[in-house]
Amino acid sequence: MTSKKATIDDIAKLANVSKSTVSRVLNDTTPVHEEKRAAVEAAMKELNFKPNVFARSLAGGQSKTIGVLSQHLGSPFYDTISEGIISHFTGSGYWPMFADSNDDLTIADQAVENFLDRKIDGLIFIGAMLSEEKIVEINSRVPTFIVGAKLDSLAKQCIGVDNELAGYNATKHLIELGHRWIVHVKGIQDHLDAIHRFEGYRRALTESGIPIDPELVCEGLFDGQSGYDATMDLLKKGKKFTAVFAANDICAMGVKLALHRHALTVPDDVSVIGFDDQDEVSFTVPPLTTVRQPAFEMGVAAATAIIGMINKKPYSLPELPAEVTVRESTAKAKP
Amino acid sequence: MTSKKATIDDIAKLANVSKSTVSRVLNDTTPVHEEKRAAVEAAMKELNFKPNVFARSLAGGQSKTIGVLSQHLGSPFYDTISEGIISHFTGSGYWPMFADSNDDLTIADQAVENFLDRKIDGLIFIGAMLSEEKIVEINSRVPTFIVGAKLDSLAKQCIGVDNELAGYNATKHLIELGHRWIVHVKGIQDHLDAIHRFEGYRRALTESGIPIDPELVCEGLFDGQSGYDATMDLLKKGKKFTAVFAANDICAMGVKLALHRHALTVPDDVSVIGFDDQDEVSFTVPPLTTVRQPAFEMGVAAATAIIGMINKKPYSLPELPAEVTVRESTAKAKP
DNA sequence: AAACAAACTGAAACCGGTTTCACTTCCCGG
DNA sequence: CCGGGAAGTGAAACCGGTTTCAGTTTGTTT
Repeated sequence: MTSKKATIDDIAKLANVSKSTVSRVLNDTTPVHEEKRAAVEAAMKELNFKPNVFARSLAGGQSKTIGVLSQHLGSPFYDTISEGIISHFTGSGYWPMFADSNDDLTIADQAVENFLDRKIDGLIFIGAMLSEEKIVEINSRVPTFIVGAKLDSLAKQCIGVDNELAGYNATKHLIELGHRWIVHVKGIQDHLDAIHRFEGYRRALTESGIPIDPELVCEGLFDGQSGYDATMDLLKKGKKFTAVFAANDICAMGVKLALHRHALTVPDDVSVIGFDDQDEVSFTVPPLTTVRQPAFEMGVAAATAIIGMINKKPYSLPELPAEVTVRESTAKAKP
Repeated sequence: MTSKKATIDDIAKLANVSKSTVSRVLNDTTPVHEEKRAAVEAAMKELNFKPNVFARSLAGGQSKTIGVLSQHLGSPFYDTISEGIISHFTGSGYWPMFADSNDDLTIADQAVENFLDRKIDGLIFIGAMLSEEKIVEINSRVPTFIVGAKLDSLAKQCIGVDNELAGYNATKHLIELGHRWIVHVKGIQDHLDAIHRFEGYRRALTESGIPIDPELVCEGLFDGQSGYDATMDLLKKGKKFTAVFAANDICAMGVKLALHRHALTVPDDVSVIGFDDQDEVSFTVPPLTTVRQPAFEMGVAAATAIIGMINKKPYSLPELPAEVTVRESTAKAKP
């Protein structure tokens, strides 16, 4: 039975102070006498007062809105990050506003401008699609946080796994099982994560004294089809390999299907490891060994951090390691 | 080099009219002399004027914001709908604001209140988690559209596939292949989609004169684990069946894994059909036969419709059939 | 005890639009 | 040629907050 929305004037009248004072207790900008503060707070409670976001923002205050620019909604990994972000904002007073750049630079630029027009209090990038300088510049205009990527110049405002190390561990897992002919199906060419995972692959092989065979390194696009095509190609050429490290899970599924087409069994004939640990892969046949990224937790951490930045409170970033989750798609290499 | 944001006063000055007139051409509320209208439009172009959303909304105009309440972000089906929505709003002047009820009624209620506080111009539900009366009531306060569900009382404001028919077709597909012992793993108990798919299953069997065996109807939760558990149960009991209709794709994957555990082959021993056609399933081993829902298109249609509703312009809803996509997880029943 | 900084406070201007109101023109039928 | 409704317009009030400005109290310093 909320007759009408209470305004700051209603509160002022009820608490017997001026609206200026109400505004002060609302924003904690200037000391207010304890007695009046209490009266105001009581009045706010009684009338169930919620300040009008628009009036507030118009007058120069916070908009309580956070822009979230996802590199590509529809990717399960990024989506899970979004879920983490949303879950943390729920009930925090802040609201996320999403945009999807769909891997397109122009759209990303435009989305940022739109966000700025809407006076967002903070901006979260899911994946860093813009150049580092550009992001630094944006950060000078509005508090910015990046999740799912690491920028050197904004190290305290990023959270993401160490993809090089994760790629290294994934490859190492295969090497320890005795594999020497290990394929890597890469992710999208210029994608930083893809590059780092590949570097990890190279380091693991090199450290173990296994030469890198360029023919075993395939181009890919982080999707099922490219994993499928790359594997089919290799198989048709009769190229020898006993294990595959795919740049992400869906790509690994493509790899597995291609192997199946050639009557090869996973993991008896060929071991396959993916990356991300999206929900579905624990139910593939056989369940996929993969590198788990704590996506949800990353989202929560990002949301926590941006609120900290906005209010100039200290915040801490958790350590979020990417761990190899061993299931049934990898096994000892046959002697 | 946009020195500062242009305001309506700047436009008024430049066009040599009052700000009232500028507002009029902006909103097309009152006739304005052609000459002045042109002058105003020229001035707006010259100064690259974009009205301040907050001032506008505060003064009672549109907020150009659409609330989108998803029943469960993180579900690939709903996510694809979101993508469709976002893609259509991009560049339309409207902006979507997302919330995730996470299948929780209280959160959903709260999210709606928050949306209303933020003066959204329209509201889109992805999946109908609230009761029909509740949604009708909300619709009386703000234009509302539902995607992924059908409400009788708001038929022109819903888009979604006919789940009963889709469930019927899925089951029919199995029957036509000669199957008579067909399992159905249901979705979440009170979920309308789940109920309708089950009804379709029943109708198909009944029409074909196949009695419904309650033991072949399993409870499920739209997830992989419940598909897995249900199948394991059946197998342990030694219950005879040659085909499974799972309420969605991930559930079907759980079913397949359980069959694999018992050394049963899909589709030679058991046929499996899923629902949704999420991206991954065309790369499972073997690729999954499923019912395709045109999720992206549904999102686009919803976004189009809500803008039409807000501006009281007529809009039309496309016909979006759910089609059985036959791949390799279903085959003729052995005689 | 005088002097001055810090704590508190309310009135009023301001943010950038929309809308009401009052008023002037213009056009048309009778 | 007159009356009346429609077209067209600007001034000013209003939306609900924040912030500046100008004081008034109070508490410390010398």
